[in-house]
This record gives sequence, structure tokens and C-alpha cells, in this order.
Amino acid sequence: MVQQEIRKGPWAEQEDLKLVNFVGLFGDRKWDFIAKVSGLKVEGEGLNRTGKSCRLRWVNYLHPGLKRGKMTPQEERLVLELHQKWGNRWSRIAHKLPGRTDNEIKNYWRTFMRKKAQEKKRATIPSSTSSSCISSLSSNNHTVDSYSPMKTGEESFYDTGGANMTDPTGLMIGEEKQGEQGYSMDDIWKDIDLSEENILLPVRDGLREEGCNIYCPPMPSPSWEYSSDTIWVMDEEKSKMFLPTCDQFFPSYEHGRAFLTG
DNA sequence: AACGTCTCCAACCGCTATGAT
DNA sequence: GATCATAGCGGTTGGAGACGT
Repeated sequence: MVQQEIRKGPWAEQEDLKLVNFVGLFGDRKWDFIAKVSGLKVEGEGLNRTGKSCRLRWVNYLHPGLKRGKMTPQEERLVLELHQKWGNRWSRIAHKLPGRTDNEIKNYWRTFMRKKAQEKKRATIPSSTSSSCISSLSSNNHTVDSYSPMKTGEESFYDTGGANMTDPTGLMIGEEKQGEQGYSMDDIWKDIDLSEENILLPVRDGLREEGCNIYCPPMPSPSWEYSSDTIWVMDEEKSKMFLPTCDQFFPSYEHGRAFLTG
């Protein structure tokens, strides 16, 4: 067995194609198996990636059900509401946003809170000094990092926590955290409503779940449910890219799952 | 046009949860 | 029940492109 060096970093198109093929053959559960099998030096077909890396690439980028592009106002609102409720449970939140990944939501939230922080700074600090303040806040590319609890021992400012994030009883204790952070949900909604000039559709007429007023679009969750009505939407380019393998991929994909699950 | 800064996003790392033996 | 292997999650980082001066 020839063990090749594990690759890291950005994925090449060829790697993506190979991964799609392997997932088609073996399903999207046995990542270590896929990594091992694909790592074999068979006719130069090896991926030489870790199982974790393969899974991440599939889940965050290659999965056909993924939406691309900016979050819609509805999605943004939903993220904020769910984050208010659940805290940094990105995966859980992602399950309520079909086509969005936990990574995407996490990144969105991070960006959102950073903007909020900057806006607040601008609002509280006179304009004459705001620039220096902001620049000091973002002394490097990762403004948030200086607030990271990992480094400072303080709570990350973009972590509002959720009702059951810090309280195992599930009691609502988020308000206190909001106070620390300085942004209540009302503030956030106000800002959003202002910035969007009421382009938001009413969201409270939608489905409700778990007793909260959360709109859940009636879309099949690509989160990873492979029902027959799953939306297999891909960029046109990607679709073309995968075309040569699709014929074998999609039938064999289901076949592969059946094979694995018995 | 050149440079510096900012934003976004893909990917990695470390830890935890879960299932198999 | 203990142990191990694997999958999954959340936090963090690095780089590319956008943007401003």
C-alpha cells in the first residue's frame, strides 16, 4: 500500500470531481473510508485528503443542494432569530435554512456582528476619533479575533448565546447577554428594517416550530436528506463540469447508499 | 496605477458525540 | 461498561478579491 502525503489547502477541480465520484460510489457517510480508498495510488486517482477534509468539502461546497450567493433578508432574519434562541449552534441553525451550511451561517453571523460593532463604535465615539478607534479595533484582518474568549478570557462579542446555550434548563437567559453586548433583537430588527426599507416579506405567517415564531420555508431540507424531491441545484458551470460523471454518479449514488445501508 | 485596508469565504484544527466492538 | 474509531461541530485562520485613498 502506498501512503501518499496528505494534501491540504484549496481543492482543485480535479479533486472535486474525484470526490463527487467517490461519494457517488460510497455515499456521504464513510468519509474515512472514502479517504482511505481514494488515497490508494490507483491509476493516479488518489485524493490524498483526510476524511474530515473530504467531508467538509462535500458538505460546504460540493453538495448539490447548496444555495449559492447572498443570504436573503428572510434567511438573515431567520438566522438572527435562531441564534437568539439557540446561540452558536450553527449546525442546528443551518438545518432550518435549506441549502445553507453551518459554515456559511457562522461566517454571516461573524460579519454581521463585526458590522454591528463598528457601527456602535461610530455611534458612541465622536467622528474625529472614530477612525483611529476603528483601526485599532481592526488592527489586523480579523477584528473579531482580538475579542476571542480563547485569547482574552472574555466572551466573544459576537456570541450572544442562546436560551439553551448557557442554561441547561432551557430558561431564557439571553437577555442578560444582550445587555452585555449592547444589541437587543429589537435593535437588530430595527437596523435591518431601516436598511432594507421594508423590503422584507412578512415572515410570521409561516410555519411555526417548537413554539417559536420562526418561519420555515417549505423547502426540502438538503440538510442532508436525500429524498427523491431533494433539489439538486448546481451552478451551470459545475453541472457541466460534473456531467461526464453524472450518469454514473446519480444512479450509483443511490445505489451506493443502498449498498452501504443494506 | 499603486498601495493599504477591509470583507468574505474556504479550509483547518481541536474537541465532543456517537456508534461499534 | 470500557475502549477505540469515526463523524460532526464550533472556533479560528489565511488568502483572494473588493474597495478606498
